[in-house]
Amino acid sequence: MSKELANLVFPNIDKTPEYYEELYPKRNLSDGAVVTRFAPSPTGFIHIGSLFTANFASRFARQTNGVYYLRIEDTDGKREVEDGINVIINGLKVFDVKFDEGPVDENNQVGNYGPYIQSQRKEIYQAFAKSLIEKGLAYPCFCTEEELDKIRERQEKLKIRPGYYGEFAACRKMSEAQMIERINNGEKFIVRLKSPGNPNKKVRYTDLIRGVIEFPENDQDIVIIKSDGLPTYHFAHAVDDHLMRTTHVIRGEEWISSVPLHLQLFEMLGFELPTYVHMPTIMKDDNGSKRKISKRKDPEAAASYYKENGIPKEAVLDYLLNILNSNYELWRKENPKASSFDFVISPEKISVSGAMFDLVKLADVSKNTIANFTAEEVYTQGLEWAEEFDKELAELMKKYEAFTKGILNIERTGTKVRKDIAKWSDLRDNLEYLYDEVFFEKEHEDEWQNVTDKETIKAILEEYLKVYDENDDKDTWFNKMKDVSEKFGFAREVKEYKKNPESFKGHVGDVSTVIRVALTGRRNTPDLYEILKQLGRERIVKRFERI
RNA sequence: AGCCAGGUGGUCAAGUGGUGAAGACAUCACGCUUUCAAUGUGAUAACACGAGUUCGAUUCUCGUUCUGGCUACCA
Repeated sequence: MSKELANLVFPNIDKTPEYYEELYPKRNLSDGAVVTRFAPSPTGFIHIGSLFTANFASRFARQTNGVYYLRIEDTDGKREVEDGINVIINGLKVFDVKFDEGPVDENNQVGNYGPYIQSQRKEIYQAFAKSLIEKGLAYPCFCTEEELDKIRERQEKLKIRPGYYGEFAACRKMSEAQMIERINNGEKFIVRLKSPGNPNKKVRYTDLIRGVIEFPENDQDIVIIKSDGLPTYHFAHAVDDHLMRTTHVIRGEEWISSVPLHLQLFEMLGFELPTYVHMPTIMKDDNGSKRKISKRKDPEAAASYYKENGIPKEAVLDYLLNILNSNYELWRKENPKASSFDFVISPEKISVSGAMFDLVKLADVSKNTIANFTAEEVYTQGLEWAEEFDKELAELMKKYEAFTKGILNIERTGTKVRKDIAKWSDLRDNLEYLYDEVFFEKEHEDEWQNVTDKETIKAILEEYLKVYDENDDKDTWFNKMKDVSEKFGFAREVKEYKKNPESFKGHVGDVSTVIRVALTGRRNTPDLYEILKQLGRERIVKRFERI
């Protein structure tokens, strides 16, 4: 009898679960190898939390010699976005997340367990749903939206658990003959699970991160096949992760409460259970309160934000790894230049509670990352960013390539490296005043400090030009600076000045400042000696002359 | 409202039945320095609350509270 019903519900399905079991055999992998996946909806957006999870999952698979694959969960037409798949693939590639199997672009997929796009797996889900109906474990439901609303209202009034279960599951109680009749009458339906659960009983499962968790059994007759013939997330999860032979289901924390349902589904389908790993949610500090970082309110929720703002991927990954395993920070300190892939992740050390995403800390991580780059690397990566996001700067960097590299190399070698670049967008402020185009053509105010009298300034600059020699080493150079200071009534040493402030007009620092400001328009710059050297005599004279 | 999970400085966090309760970021001070940055030294600052078990609880148990997640023909 159930067979008749099943055939009526899915008249075009002739494959059986056994067929698919054979088609997708168990994977031949070494001991401890983890098979896991990234399973996003193609919404045209990669959330930082997804990147966090994907970054962990891909590394976890990699460090166990396992498999990491991409599966597109496009069973909800409403959410879909054009080019969604490419956004995902390219967006993750930026962060070194790569897949062993799955779609590689819009039209092509690799791997033996495909298709990896759920909308292309319709018959597979239906074959499993059909077999469930045959076994009397699922049934067609004819309830309309209005009827479901009514049930919900009634439940709200009675202040009981909402949902389609027990006495509220009207279609569950219908006779098969009646179901068959209604289908033959052309009535619309969806397919529901006939849940055998008893909410007074508990189920337990062990989460790799959280340990043992106990829940009431699921008794909801949830929808498994929607009216468009596509499966719901839950059903697709069970079928796909089984058939694709996933060993570890790594996903966001928001799925924890569906686990009892998933356990039930796996059991009813006769599937072996995967290990569940529920990742903590990344949070955001919103005026003192904590909330999930949100796509709508927080630009930093998008993985693409970091590229746009010029934060190197290494920094983002370091920060994410930091949240993942707190011992990463120490490891990074000991191995400043190593690839982050050399770090071994311990899944059990992942913290259970969601971390607040701290952009300030990220900036610090990023400063250290960039401090480890050579001037050449800073130039290359900075230029790559500028080409896309700051064209004007890119042009200048290219026009003065050697000069720019020279500047970027200031205080970059040796043990105490300058750390004033946290993101490529800082580069403009670091460089622009040294380019003549900007210095002379863009308005800026000279930030004179203690010495503001124009005549004195002019005199100092004139005198300085007389003694300046590009070939001087730093000591000689600074001694000359002191000579000039003395000549104009400034102390040679700061300490000297501090002892007797009345006997001097100021100290050598004030004189240096005059030169610094005349040259750069700023009070604060990197090492003046180096800057002079990079500018060269011609530019120096030109800049002095303007005063 | 119900179910589930989690609360160690402002943030990320280590850790324990007896500790001066690590470390990093942030903040502040001082030192070095021609400015800034860097760096060095130091400082501020935490076991959510209440009971119970115990000689002793931040750690174990229970309750309270706060926070987060879920309660769709969305994922």
